[in-house]
Amino acid sequence: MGRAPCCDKNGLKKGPWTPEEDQKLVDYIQKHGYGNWRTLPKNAGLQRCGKSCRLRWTNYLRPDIKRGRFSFEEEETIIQLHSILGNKWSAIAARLPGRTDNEIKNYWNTHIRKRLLRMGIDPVTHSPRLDLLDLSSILSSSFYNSSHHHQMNHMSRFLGVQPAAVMNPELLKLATSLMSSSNNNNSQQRGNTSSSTNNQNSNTTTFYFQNSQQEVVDHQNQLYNNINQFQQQVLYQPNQLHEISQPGCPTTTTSTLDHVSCAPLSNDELVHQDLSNFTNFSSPSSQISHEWQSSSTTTTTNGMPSNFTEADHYAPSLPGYSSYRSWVWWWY
DNA sequence: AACCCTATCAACCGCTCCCGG
DNA sequence: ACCGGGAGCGGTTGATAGGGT
Repeated sequence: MGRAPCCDKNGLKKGPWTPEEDQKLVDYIQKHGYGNWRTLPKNAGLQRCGKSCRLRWTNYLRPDIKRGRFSFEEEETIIQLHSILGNKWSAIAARLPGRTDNEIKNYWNTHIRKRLLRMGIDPVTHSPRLDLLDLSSILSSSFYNSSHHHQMNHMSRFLGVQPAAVMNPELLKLATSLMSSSNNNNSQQRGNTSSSTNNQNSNTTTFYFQNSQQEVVDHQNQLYNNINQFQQQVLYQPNQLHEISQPGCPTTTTSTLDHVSCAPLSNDELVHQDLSNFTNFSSPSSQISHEWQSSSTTTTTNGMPSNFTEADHYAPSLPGYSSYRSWVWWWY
């Protein structure tokens, strides 16, 4: 068992902070700084544990905290950072000046996560929820009629999004287009070029019944390919194709749908090649690029620049450079 | 007006990490 | 190498506000 919580000690207050307590904490930190959280409450005359004081200060009383609604840009940044960092709220907060990890975590759980789910996007993987596209539900659609309701359901299954998402005109248009191309492909695969029916749903369903298991598997793969294509073309375009860069990152960048590149700093190309050995970032859809800092930066005891985070990479002994910073590009 | 339900977010809890002895 | 304590992190809780019936 772990240690007893520090706030369990007799006489220590819990719960919401009063304005008087806030003032005591602010006054003390302004005078003495916030070195030792364990001794701070006693010295500041607070009946609180150090942990509670630290939390109150870092999440609420710190002067550089930005309050108010998250901007669109901040929200986009959170989503992008979350897609590569996961629930590393402190790492995400480190890239959003004035925002705390707690605030970002709350905002994620109450707003962004729900919004992604509504869009049919898995908030963990940031991909369309393929679990919604199961063969059994497609097979059961053999009894589809061509009513609007069933078409919507079918499209939503096809795209791996929730039915409501298909109400979006843009998604609806794309769903129709992708399903159409998928069914055309099926017809061509079967050599059935004369089949140009309006009932695409029954085309797809009939296909499963009329063909061999291998052909069904191929067709499933085709569907998944279409979904990937859908991902690349719409879900993450254009607003979600971005770089994640550190402040001051030297960027001469070009980006297209399936390719993102970054031009290295002039005369650093050779070093750039060497540096590839230092990277071990393994996100399948990401790529590491690097920035070199020729000037000294504040360093921690092990020599790593103190403003680096765990998401950064560090090469301790690069000839001619005191440090370098890496950043991640990714694409979908 | 009273009640219920949901959303929000500050604060807590338990755990891990890190560092010094 | 091991241990203990402090700091920090991420998950969760619970009080409260606000909207709906």
